[in-house]
Amino acid sequence: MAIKPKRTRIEDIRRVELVQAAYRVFMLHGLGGMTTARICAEAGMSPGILAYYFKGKDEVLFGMVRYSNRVLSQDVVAHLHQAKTPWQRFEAIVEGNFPDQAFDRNTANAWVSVCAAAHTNTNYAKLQNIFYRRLTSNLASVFLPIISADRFDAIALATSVMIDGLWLRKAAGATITCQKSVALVVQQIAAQLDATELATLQLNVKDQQERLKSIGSHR
Amino acid sequence: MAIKPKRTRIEDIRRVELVQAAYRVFMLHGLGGMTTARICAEAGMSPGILAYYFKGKDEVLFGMVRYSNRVLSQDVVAHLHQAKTPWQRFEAIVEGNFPDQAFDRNTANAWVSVCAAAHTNTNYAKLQNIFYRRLTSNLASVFLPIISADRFDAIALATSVMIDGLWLRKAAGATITCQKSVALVVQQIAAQLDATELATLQLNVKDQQERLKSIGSHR
DNA sequence: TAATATTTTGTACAGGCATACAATTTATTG
DNA sequence: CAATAAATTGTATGCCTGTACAAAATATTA
Repeated sequence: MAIKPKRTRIEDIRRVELVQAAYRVFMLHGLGGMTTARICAEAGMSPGILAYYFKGKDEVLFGMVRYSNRVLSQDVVAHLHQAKTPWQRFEAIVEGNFPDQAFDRNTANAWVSVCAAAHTNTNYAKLQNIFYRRLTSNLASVFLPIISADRFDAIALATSVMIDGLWLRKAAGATITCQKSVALVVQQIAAQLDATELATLQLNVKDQQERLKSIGSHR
Repeated sequence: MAIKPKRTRIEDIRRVELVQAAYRVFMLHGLGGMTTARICAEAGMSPGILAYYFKGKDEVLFGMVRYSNRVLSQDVVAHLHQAKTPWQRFEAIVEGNFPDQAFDRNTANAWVSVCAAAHTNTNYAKLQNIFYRRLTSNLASVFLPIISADRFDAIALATSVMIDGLWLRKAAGATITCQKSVALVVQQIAAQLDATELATLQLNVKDQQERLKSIGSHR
């Protein structure tokens, strides 16, 4: 046999366990406080086990980011499936980038830390590109059919920039809910389109007014 | 005499030199690679000198962030002084947050690193609050006279969030110029206001159309 | 110049880190 | 039940870090 017939599965299990433990440590202690010893302790294993299943710490980190990225993208498609109109698809994309369970300060800080580390670590930069490309691709499916490429570029950039900015503020400790974040982005983009465009996308005016309420009056 | 009559100035000089050296190391090696030894070497001094002028590494870091923050705020007031109309004041505020000389990937990465570190370091969090408060205060001087507090909150949040997001994208390696960044923010906020409001702020329509060109068509 | 204060140096120390690895335990197979 | 392979442990090692500090060099003062 050229390939091993029944590959041991414990290896895959341990890898996932360690990656998830790394994720938890990351959330708790940040990128700087994430040591191999802590990761292994969090996973309930011996400190040396990491070297057995991974080539090094970087490999765990990379696995971790890929893991949480996949979770996020799954959330987006889950939202997308429930959308009926184009505008609901847009809202679903935005909502998918502010998951209720995950939009907290620790997660935000983790994400920002990765952005910071992307400067020196090529793997992170790659993952970021994948992330932005997917977001742009999703947005294109909504907007490109009805507006020019130039205006789409502006809208896509504005959307992604606001998403990033809101996560950054969350990391800085700002008290922003995901509802408010979604409302801000959606309302902001809606203002960029004229009445006929909004009609084409089948924007529900009532829903929109509902959203507006959740942005202001937070002082 | 209760107070020393002529305090030695060399102390202040060395402090500034070390802070600036720290800044350069920060730009070059990131927050993680910024060691005391490197800072001293960059300043052309002995590795032990840091402990003589500062209580510890954190004090240097804090001084560094305060230093670069002051530079940024000076840029804003410089722009503000040249503004004649309210809308030009708004543009000046935004422009001040994207200084031509400083809007590069390294600086962006430094700023993002600080945001990430603010999670564990209280000093950084304080500096961030000061930064956001000043931005909001500047924006208030433009918008609060003509719109409701609720709408102002939304506009201020959108503005600051876009600024942060653009810096984050810059840190991620995106090829965005400061012109384009300013154009995006200004155009985005302009779309939030109706014609009479824009007239009150004395928006020059021609300038605005000029800006629009620099946003799109970057593929 | 002599004496004193200030500034700078180089090194040494203690602690945390990632990683490597021999020893031990646990599972698998003939 | 051996005997062999796989999985896990605990520890040791070497590197890098921030910081402390005594010694040396330089400046200041009397």
